[in-house]
Amino acid sequence: MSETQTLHAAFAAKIDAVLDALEAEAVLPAGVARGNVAVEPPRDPAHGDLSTNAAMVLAKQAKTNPHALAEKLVEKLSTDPLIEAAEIAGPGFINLRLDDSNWLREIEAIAALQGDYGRSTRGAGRTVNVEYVSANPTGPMHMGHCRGAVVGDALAALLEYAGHPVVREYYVNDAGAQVQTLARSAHLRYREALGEDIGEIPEGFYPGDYLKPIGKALADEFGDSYVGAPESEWLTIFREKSVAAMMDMIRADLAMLGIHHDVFSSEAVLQAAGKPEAAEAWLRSHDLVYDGLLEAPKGKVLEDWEAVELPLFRSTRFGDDQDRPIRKSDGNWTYFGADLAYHMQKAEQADELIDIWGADHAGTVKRIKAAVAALSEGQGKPIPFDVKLVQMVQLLRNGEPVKMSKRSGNFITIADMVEEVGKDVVRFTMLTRKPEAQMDFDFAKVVEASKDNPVFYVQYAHARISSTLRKAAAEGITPSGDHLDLLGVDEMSLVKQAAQFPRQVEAAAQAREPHRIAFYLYDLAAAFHAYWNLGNDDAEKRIILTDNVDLTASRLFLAVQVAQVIRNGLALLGVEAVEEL
RNA sequence: GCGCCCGUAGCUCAGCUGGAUAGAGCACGAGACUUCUAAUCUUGAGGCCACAGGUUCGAAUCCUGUCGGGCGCGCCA
Repeated sequence: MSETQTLHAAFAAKIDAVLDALEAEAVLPAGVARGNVAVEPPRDPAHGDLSTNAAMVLAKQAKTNPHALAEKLVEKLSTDPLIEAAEIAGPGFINLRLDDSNWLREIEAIAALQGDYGRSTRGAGRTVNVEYVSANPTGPMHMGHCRGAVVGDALAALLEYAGHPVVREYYVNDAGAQVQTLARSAHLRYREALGEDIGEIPEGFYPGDYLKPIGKALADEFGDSYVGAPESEWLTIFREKSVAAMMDMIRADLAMLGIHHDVFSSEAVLQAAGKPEAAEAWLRSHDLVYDGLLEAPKGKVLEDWEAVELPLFRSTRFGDDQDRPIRKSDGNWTYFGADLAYHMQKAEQADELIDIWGADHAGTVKRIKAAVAALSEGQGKPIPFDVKLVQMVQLLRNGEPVKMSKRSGNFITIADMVEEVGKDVVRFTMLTRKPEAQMDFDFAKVVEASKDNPVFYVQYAHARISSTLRKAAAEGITPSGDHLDLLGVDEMSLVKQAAQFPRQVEAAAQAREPHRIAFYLYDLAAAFHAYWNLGNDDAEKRIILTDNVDLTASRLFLAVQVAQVIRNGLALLGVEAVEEL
């Protein structure tokens, strides 16, 4: 067994073994379906450390009632020396209270594994490709990209920690009309850099000042040779140069958030390699692409609608409202046509795919899922594919919406945000809400130093531990695990909270919900703050007792492990733990 | 009109894929600093889990419908 088997998993295995035994005794039918058997900590700690619904779920199959079956289970579980008590409760729950030795060993496990405590092999080496951000390379990263970027990055880290090789990927849309507009806008700035008065930036061009340095660089490189030249001579080169510059800028913005991708896939390269043609050919050979008339969009009245014959993908076969064109009437690929080929390419290199999209792209989920489902059939293996939609963030300042106008490029960039409130605040705040719910981000509130602000609350717990260790060191006491048996019931409840971490990681990874880690850390911090304050009422419960070195060393040892778990959790969120506030 | 997401305490939100008496924070009431950081803790009050049906031992959670809010809906990206 791997060294990271969790306490929780170990007891789940014990219960499984008992069910095996009951099968052997024909109390349960052979091969009984156990899919719904759950082993988890009860909500109410008074009910014990672990609880299972096995008797309730299996009673019908065993042709008996839950209580009778529970008695058989309890009988066997009670003989385990690591189980202090097994009791039947409520409609047939079995509550287990674990022997304290389990928890003491868990403290030692944290100490031994350190940064790897909570890491698991559950992912079984299955490679997951996580595509996130993928903002168009036409300007700096702004707020609209931020949440998806943070959620995608935390999810990638979480999956990695749970045993998946992870590819962090960014799809660069460098082949469409928008990057042509970028090139033309850069050409304006190029002429400006050469001294021409270009006046107001016309409609249909990107107005932002961020293109000025690009214009300057182009002027430095090419002189005035493209000033009066026809577009055909400079469009491609200007496009490539400005996209490259935009991507440098985007990478720098992402780096401010601590985000780094492994792979940047270019749409232009994908097309040059003929990937969309290959996808089309395969789909046509399976009757999944046909030439047909594109229907007018439903529910909208369009006077100028003209049905045109186009190559259409049969996404209706997979639940979409209508079949979707993969090429435009000028023969070029639609965004969808190229994206389809792109997903095919990703699927060749990974076992599972996850896309993180903004909620404004929700309308295209069905067609891309349809496409991957179709490709799945072609590959002869299912390609698990998940699109996570990240809802909008509303920016506020003291409760007032922050105004943004796209015109004149006056929007809040990620760089602005990070400079104002800091990377850790941005990341943690974005992860304290489930991604599919809308959220407000109030610049004033997120920097508040109070328990209303989870970032500080968790950081404060870590800082308090650091400060305690400094104080103890000054008293000449260092943490030691030699006398952990001196620890009492208050310490046990803190350990129990810390020991939930591996299970939380697994559950969060399985559900693809990194925000669960943030909420868990808040709870762990609360448990520590509560433990700390016991010393306010009872001086004997203070961590540092200069007249009891062994107990103090043991409490410090525990505190060190709690800090370790906080660090491990924060690391998954990409937030740094601090030594002091 | 259609699709997707959301609706839980006065406010902001959790709720571990169907479990036991639905939980936190803010705000409100009452308490705890000669201290290892009171940036914290303890405690009280506060609920038709939007509404109506259904599924089953059991529903905030799953299904159907209604209402309310958000996002989206051309060969754009």
